Amino acid sequence: MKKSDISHKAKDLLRSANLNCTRSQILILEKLLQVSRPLSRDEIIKTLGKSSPDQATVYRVLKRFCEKGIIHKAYLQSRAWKYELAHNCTETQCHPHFTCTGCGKTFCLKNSFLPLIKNLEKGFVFHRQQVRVEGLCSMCS
Amino acid sequence: MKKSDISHKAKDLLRSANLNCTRSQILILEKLLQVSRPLSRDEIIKTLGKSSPDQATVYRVLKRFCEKGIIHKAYLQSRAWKYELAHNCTETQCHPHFTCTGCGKTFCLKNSFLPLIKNLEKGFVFHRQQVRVEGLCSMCS
DNA sequence: TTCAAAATTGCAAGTATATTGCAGTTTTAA
DNA sequence: TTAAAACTGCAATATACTTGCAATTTTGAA
Ligand SMILES: [Mn+2]
Ligand SMILES: [Mn+2]
Ligand SMILES: [Zn+2]
Ligand SMILES: [Zn+2]
Repeated sequence: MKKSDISHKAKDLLRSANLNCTRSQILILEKLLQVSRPLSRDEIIKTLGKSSPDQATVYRVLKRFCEKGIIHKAYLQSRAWKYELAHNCTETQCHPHFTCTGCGKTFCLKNSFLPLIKNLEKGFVFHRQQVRVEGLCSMCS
Repeated sequence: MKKSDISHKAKDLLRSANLNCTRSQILILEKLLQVSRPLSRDEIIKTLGKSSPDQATVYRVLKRFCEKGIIHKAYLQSRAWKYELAHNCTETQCHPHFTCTGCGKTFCLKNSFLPLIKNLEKGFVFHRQQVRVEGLCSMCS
C-alpha cells in the first residue's frame, strides 16, 4: 500500500472510532497498518525513531485503540504484550500466530482457522478463541 | 487425592526427573499436583504462606521443572506467567484454557481438543499448538 | 477566525514481575 | 561419614507497564 493511502486509512480509522487525529495516534496506527503483524511497545518506539511518542503515550494509545476495537493483543508467549490490527478476524476468532522456536519470529497465519471449540460445560458461554502455534520457520528448519 | 498420595507422587516425579527431593521443590510440586490448574509465582507463595520458599527460588524451581518437562507455562493473557503440570497433554497440544471475562478465573478444558492446524506454508515445521478460549463461566453467565 | 472545553501528551515517579551474583546450606551417593 | 553437586535466601538489578500532574494540542461551536 502507498504511504499516502496508509496515512489516509489511519485517519479514517481514527475518525470512525471517535478518536482525535493527533500526531501520536496517527503515527502509531500508520505503523501498525504498515507492518501488519503484532508489535510491542518497544518495537513501535524503536521503529518510529526520534519522532516516537513517549512510552506512556504509546501504552495509552494502544489501550485506547483496544477499547475501540481497532486493535487487539495478540495471543503470544513473549514477555511483552504485542498489538496488531483487528482485521482478518471474526467476532469469534482471530487468525492464529506461528512463533518459530529457532529465531523467535512470529508470523500471522491469515488463512488458517480452526473449528470453534465444542462441548463447553453447562452454563459456560463461548465468546472467542485464540490459537498459537510453535515450530520452525522456513529459515530455521 | 489424599495428602500422603500427593506427597508420594511429588517425590516420585522429582526422582524420575533427576531432581533432588528438597523442601522447596517438594512443596511447590505438591501444590501444583493439589490444585491442578495454572498458578503464578504470586499464587504459589501466597498459598504456601509462611513456609514458602523465596521468590527467586520459586522461579528457579519452576524453570527447572519446565526444563525437565514436568510442568509448562500455560498460555494465558495475565501479566504474570502461570505454570501447571504437563499431564493431560500430548506432544503436539496441551488442553485448552477457558478464561472468564467476568470473574477472571481460568478453567482447564481437559477434554476438549481441537484438530491440529493444517496448510502451514512450505518450509514451516509444526511442533505444537495451544488454544485459549474467552467467555463467561457458569457463575458469571 | 477565535477560543475554551475536552482530549491527549511528556516527564518522572511508582508498581509488578522476573533475573542474577554470591555466599551459605542441604541433598545425594559413594 | 564426607565431599561434590544441587539447591537456597537475600539483596540488587532488569524489564514491562502504570499513574499523577502540569502543559500542550485538538476539536467544534461561536
Ligand atoms: Mn496477526
Ligand atoms: Mn490446564
Ligand atoms: Zn525461525
Ligand atoms: Zn466467571
